[in-house]
Amino acid sequence: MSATSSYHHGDLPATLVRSAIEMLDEDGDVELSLRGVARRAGVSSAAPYRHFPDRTALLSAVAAVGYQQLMISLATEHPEPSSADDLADLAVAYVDFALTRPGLFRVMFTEGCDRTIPDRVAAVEAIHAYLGAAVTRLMKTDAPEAVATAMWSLVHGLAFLHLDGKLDASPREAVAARVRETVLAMLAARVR
Amino acid sequence: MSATSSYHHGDLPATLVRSAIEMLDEDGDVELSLRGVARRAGVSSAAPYRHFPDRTALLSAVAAVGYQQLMISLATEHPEPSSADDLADLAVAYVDFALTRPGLFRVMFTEGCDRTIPDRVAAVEAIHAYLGAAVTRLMKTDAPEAVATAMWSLVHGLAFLHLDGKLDASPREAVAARVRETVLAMLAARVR
DNA sequence: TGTACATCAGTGAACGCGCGTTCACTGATGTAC
DNA sequence: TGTACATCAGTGAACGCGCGTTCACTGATGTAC
Repeated sequence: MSATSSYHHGDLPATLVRSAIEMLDEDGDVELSLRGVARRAGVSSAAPYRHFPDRTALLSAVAAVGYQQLMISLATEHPEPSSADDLADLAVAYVDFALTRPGLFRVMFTEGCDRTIPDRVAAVEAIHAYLGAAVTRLMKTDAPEAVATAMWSLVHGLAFLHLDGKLDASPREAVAARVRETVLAMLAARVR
Repeated sequence: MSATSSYHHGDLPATLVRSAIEMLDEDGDVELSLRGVARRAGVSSAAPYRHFPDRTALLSAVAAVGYQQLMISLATEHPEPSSADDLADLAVAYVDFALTRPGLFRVMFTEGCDRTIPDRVAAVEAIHAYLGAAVTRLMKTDAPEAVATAMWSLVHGLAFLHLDGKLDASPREAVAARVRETVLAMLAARVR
């Protein structure tokens, strides 16, 4: 475990994941390559194969950490959201996460990862459940599950539309204001 | 213009775009390459450069066609949506487009394309305006713009969450039912 | 406590690949006279 | 109508690149006796 032991690394898997996330956070548009991550971690390009069967497996590990961090961002904002304003805050936090860490967000949500990995499924369910609880606490509906899905889709759509430049995405506070306005308007709207 | 003239092609730009879309529709997960598209079009890999300055430009042209086709899908469904059910139909059409043509949908909506291309901006505005008109016709709100954005985000989020396997995506009719339910539940829900 | 040995976690060189792009070229087309 | 020539739209070979992955290897570690 001494600093001199460059051979047995200590915890290469964690180091690789951390390096990958640093790279994503420094340049939101990189296409992560195994070789690049290994380089960043200061290790040969074959080394990761001791711990991950292939590139996809590493990306999945990265995504898993991303989900944790997203959940932390949301739950820190409002452990128990209980008003329309709280819900709007949550939406802002979600979109902010996406715009602040676009690389990580894309790895978490875009193709190329095995859908059957239990960690990922659990993470996704955690998000859904968290929103579900908020909706149950907060809204009058006889389909709380469906409304939770709708709320998630709403914030997720806002995140991606901003990320992909379909809605104007600058500056950051303007986006926050717009997200808040959008969510509150949706909550207040009525079918004629 | 005769079939024998393999040299002067007739309309290579259009052929390239068509080939690209065919490839996307056949395998939703391809990463389109200039070379691949040229190969498919039966032309050397340098030929596209007569018409597109680089790969991105070709992708932009593909995206532009995609937007047109999406708008057609929506407008064909309901030129003037005028009830909650109509709106739900629209949502189903949007998600269906995404799931039926995932490759094209991703090219349209994912990074890598210049946001300043007028065609793209116009296409995006067309979608927004179409939804805006529907919302104005159909909902009681003092922020119709915001509600239109919310509706778009909602369907867009549904599309991507299904596409990326965060919501169960099979079979197709089940997805349609779920989308319909989600949208209607959102429209019916009230803040407590 | 010391030694032999199995195992683990790295190295670094090499593989084959497909890519975007450039370049000098040539065949086809259309226009001026 | 026929010819010379400029221009246009292709070709095909080559460039350099970074990638994922494999392989035979070796240095470090820990365990059995």
